[in-house]
Amino acid sequence: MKLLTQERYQSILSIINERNAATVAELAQMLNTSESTIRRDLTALDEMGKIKKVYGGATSISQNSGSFEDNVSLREGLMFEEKTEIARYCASMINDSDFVYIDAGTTTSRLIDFIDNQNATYVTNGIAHARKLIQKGLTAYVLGGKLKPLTEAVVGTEAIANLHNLNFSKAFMGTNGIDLKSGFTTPDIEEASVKEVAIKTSYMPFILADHTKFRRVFSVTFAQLRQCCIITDALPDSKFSSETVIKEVKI
Amino acid sequence: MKLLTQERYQSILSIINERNAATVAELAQMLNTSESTIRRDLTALDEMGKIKKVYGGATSISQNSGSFEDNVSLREGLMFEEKTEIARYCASMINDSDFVYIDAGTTTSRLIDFIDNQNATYVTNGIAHARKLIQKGLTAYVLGGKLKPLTEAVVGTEAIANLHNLNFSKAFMGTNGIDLKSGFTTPDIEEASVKEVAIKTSYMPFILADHTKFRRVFSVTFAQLRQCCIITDALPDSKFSSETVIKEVKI
DNA sequence: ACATTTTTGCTTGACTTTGCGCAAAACTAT
DNA sequence: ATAGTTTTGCGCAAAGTCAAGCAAAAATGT
Repeated sequence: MKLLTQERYQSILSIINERNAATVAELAQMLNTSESTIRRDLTALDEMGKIKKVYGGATSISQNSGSFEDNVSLREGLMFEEKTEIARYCASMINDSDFVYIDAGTTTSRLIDFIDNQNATYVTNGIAHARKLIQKGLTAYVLGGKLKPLTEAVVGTEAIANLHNLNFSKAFMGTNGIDLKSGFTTPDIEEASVKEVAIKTSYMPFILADHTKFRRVFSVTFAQLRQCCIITDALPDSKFSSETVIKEVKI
Repeated sequence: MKLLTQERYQSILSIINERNAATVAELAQMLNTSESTIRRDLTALDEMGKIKKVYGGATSISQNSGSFEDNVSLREGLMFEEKTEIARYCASMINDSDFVYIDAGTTTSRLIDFIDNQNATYVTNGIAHARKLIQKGLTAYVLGGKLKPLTEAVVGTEAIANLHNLNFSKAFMGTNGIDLKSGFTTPDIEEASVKEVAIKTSYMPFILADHTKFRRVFSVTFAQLRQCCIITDALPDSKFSSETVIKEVKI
């Protein structure tokens, strides 16, 4: 069997990407060619930026990055740019000595990436959120209570009891649906209860929502429109602005 | 089989991150190479800031980098097999309808890997522990309160208040030192307070400790010997058995 | 079919990595 | 402290790896 140069490049690439690394000797044997050829190939692929040449062989280009992250973050792909801009804007609103509640959920998770105020205090009911907060060196508290599988959010009566003593200056909440009549809605009744109390105990509650959330209704309402300011990327209907304060973030 | 330098780095990193520490000898044997090479690798990874080199081996960077704990956390890595057996035994003690408290810490983290009883209820003050529990599909609660940086444990008055209403049937606790006179000790006063209350509210509190923990004393005592049963791999001194119930797990 | 260009494989000298021995340094226990 | 053990860093020789040069083989163009 004879391989074209391009085919060999492809083979080398797939081997290295699949296994993350390979030695010159391995590749030479696998592709049934000399080590000199493999070296030349690796040099070429390295110059193309397709792999990283190292002493003894080569590794895939993204060797050291990523690997271990929450399954929560895997779901963050949708509306990534929009959520990022909303998050960036919200983070800029946090001032010294603010007492901030951060709701569990993917949109608010993004928010934490942009927070840099070390002088505020943060409370969350999201396990992943709590970890992110302390890994950024921020003062973080977590609500106690039952853990909901999948979303890794703390819910239940204990969480609500925990919330009752707290008086947040700002709260950043996620939502599944925003509707003129039904208000802010979410499919899970336990999460809704926690959201409801968190909003009531906050001086300034904000809802972080990209434009796809509007005109959607889920089973449980946790707040009416007028109770929260909405931070969004685009408003599909001006009727909403007569009901509450809305900030449109430009992308 | 020949390993690329980068692959060896990756292996070392994953081993150290998984068990928090490893000795030069262990790594040399596991990776089938000489101790000299491992030392050179550890020096390189240390300079890259990926791990922390300590006398005898290396520890993961995220762990208790605080002052006097370095040697202890290396020991924790050293005693990997022993801790695994202790954890396996403890997991087998959990029965249906048990109400179980799991202390934060590396020893108890291992315990969760072996838990399979879906009919018990679990409470923990460790953020990482909480995630592990729900990812195994178990019913899990987390204490609320302030998050301690680095160890990701929930501590403080809120955590203690949360504990007061709970009556655990079993509690699995870690410790840094076990001593005839000073009892069970740990270097952190906030974590000690939480441990103390958790033990008091438990019907059967267990201490998971490999044999290196004996005859060591740290700054804060959180319980006396007679308050807890000890699960260990080897008892260095029979005097301890006159003070409390001790189960020796065979390796 | 023939000359030209490209690719391949091998050799060589330079360079890197590895494993071992040993003296110095670090840790432990008394 | 002091003696004993373990670990460490360094030099060095052996083994492994590399890029460059060169000639044979293969592909290409006329």
